[in-house]
This record gives sequence, C-alpha cells and structure tokens, in this order.
Amino acid sequence: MLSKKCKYAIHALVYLAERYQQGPVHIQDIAEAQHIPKKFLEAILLEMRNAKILHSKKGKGGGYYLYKKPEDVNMVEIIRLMDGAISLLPCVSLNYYEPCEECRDEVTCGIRDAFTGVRDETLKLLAKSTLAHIVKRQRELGK
Amino acid sequence: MLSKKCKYAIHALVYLAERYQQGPVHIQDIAEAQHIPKKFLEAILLEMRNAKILHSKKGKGGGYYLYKKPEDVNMVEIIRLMDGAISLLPCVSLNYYEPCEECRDEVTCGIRDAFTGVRDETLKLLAKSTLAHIVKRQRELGK
DNA sequence: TAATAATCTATTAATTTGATAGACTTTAGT
DNA sequence: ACTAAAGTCTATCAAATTAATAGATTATTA
Repeated sequence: MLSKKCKYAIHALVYLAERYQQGPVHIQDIAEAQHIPKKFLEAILLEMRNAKILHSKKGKGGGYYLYKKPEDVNMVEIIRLMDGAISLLPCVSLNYYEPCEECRDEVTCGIRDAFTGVRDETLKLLAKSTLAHIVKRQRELGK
Repeated sequence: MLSKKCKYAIHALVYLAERYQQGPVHIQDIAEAQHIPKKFLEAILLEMRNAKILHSKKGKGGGYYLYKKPEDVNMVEIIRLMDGAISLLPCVSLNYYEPCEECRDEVTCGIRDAFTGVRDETLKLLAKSTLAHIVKRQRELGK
C-alpha cells in the first residue's frame, strides 16, 4: 500500500499538472483543494522540488509549479521518492537493493522469481502512468 | 514491501513444503533453521493454522505440517493473510476495498487506472507462484 | 504421570508514519 | 525602506504499526 504521504504527493502533482504553465500555485490552495494538512504538504512539495520535479517561487505571488513536463513525470518516480522501493522484496529491488537476511543463498532461492516478475510488470505499468495521462483521462471522464 | 512477518511466513511455509507428508515439524526447528524469533513464529503459524493452510499436533512428537497441498498454496493467499491488501491503493483493492478519502469521485479519478492494472498483473503472477513451484525451483537450482 | 510441544493472554520495545509549531528568508508592491 | 505574503528550515511530537518477549495453560504421548 502507498503511504498517505505518497498519495498526497500524487494528488498535489495532478492538481499542479492541471494548472501547468499557469503560474505558481499557493501551498495553501493545494492543501485546501486536496484536503492535505498544510504543514505536511510543505515537506512533500519541498522534497519534490529538491528532486527537480517542481520549482517554487518565494514571496508575494509565489507558490509551486511543475518544472518537468506532465508527460515526463510518472508514478514510478513519485513512489520511489516518497515511499522507496517498488519491489515487494528488498533482494529484488533495482533501486533499493538489500540482501535478504533470511536467505543464505540468493542464487538458489526459489522465492525471488515471482517477485522479480511482479517488480518488472509493476514498473512497466507505473512508468506508463504519467501526470499527462492522468489529467487527460480525468478531462475525458468529464471532471 | 512485504513485512518481516510475511517473509517469515513464506520461509516457514517453504520449509514445511520441503518436508510435506513427512510428519509434524517442531516450531523450534523451523525457527532455528530460518532464523525466526520463536515466539513470533508461533503467532504466525497459528494464524496460518486458523486459515487452514497448516495443521498442528500438540504434545510429544507434535508440531506443524502443511494441510493444503503445496501446489494449492500461493503467494497471494499468504500475503493477504499476513499483510492485507495486494493493491497499492485501497480504492482498487478487491479484498480490502476502501474508498479514497481524497477522491471526491471515484469514477472520474484518473489515478486509479494504472493501479488497477498493477493489481491485476500482480495477482496473476503471485497466484502462479505456489509452494510447489518454489520447492521445485530450489531443487532444480541444487539447494 | 512426567515430559513435550502447541496455545493463549498480556505486555513491551522499536520503528515508521503522520502531523504540528515557530522562527527565518525571500520577494513584490506600496 | 517597509510590510505583507509565501516558501524554507529546524525541531519535535503524537499516533499507529510492526516486531519481539514472557509466562501461564492445555493437550498428547510414552
């Protein structure tokens, strides 16, 4: 399951993607519209800013806006940033690999197979899911 | 990521599957072989016993053993039992469905799509991964 | 009936997640 | 220059979940 933090991040990004190239948006506005605790959202947005997904402008008339293009931000990137590994087991993770304490021998471990497959399929599907797709889909559905 | 509890469960089950139809195995043996805290393992095994995956025998010469056939126990069942939902979002979960607090309208939510796909693929792959498969694979790999 | 091994109830420790408070910095407009 | 607006930084705290432990109880077999 994704953490609340991650879900907040996705919702905030979709909100910003809907307003792409329309100038900075206040944290306050995003927080209210998406029902996210403002202070918590601050930390989340800051993290995405440090990851170069967002940019911000301080002072009056400031706020946050998408730095990357909506078609270049996908779910894999966001989930990794917020929650860490996509894989279900650390020993099959590409970005957060850790050897399993339990398994003496990774090579002869019969468990990893299925989870490697799951990882690959998940990555494939989530990588295709970009902010552009999500916004497009919501517009089609007449939001 | 799977919890430690779930990983312990999988390892214990594989251990029992390797000894299918060879009589009861002591908790102690499993705990030592798989490096699982015994008391913690007790709770895990009990839960799987209540779910009719395992049976147990009390008293001298007692222990735990697989009740279901190794080919009938797959990763989906175990993960759901130990950790709950397979899905990444509660609103796309088949067995642990909950409406998203954030989403006002599920029908027009553009986010769910990708996660529904991930859920389906994950279920498909994990359902194919049975104890029988895992044991077979480990034997092939010469464990 | 004694030893063995699972079961049950309760508690505790550790970690992670979610949320908040307040001082500080930058910027725009007057 | 001053002031209000809005993001930034540091620190902490609360809640929830996960992991682990302790001890008494029950059932079984030899």
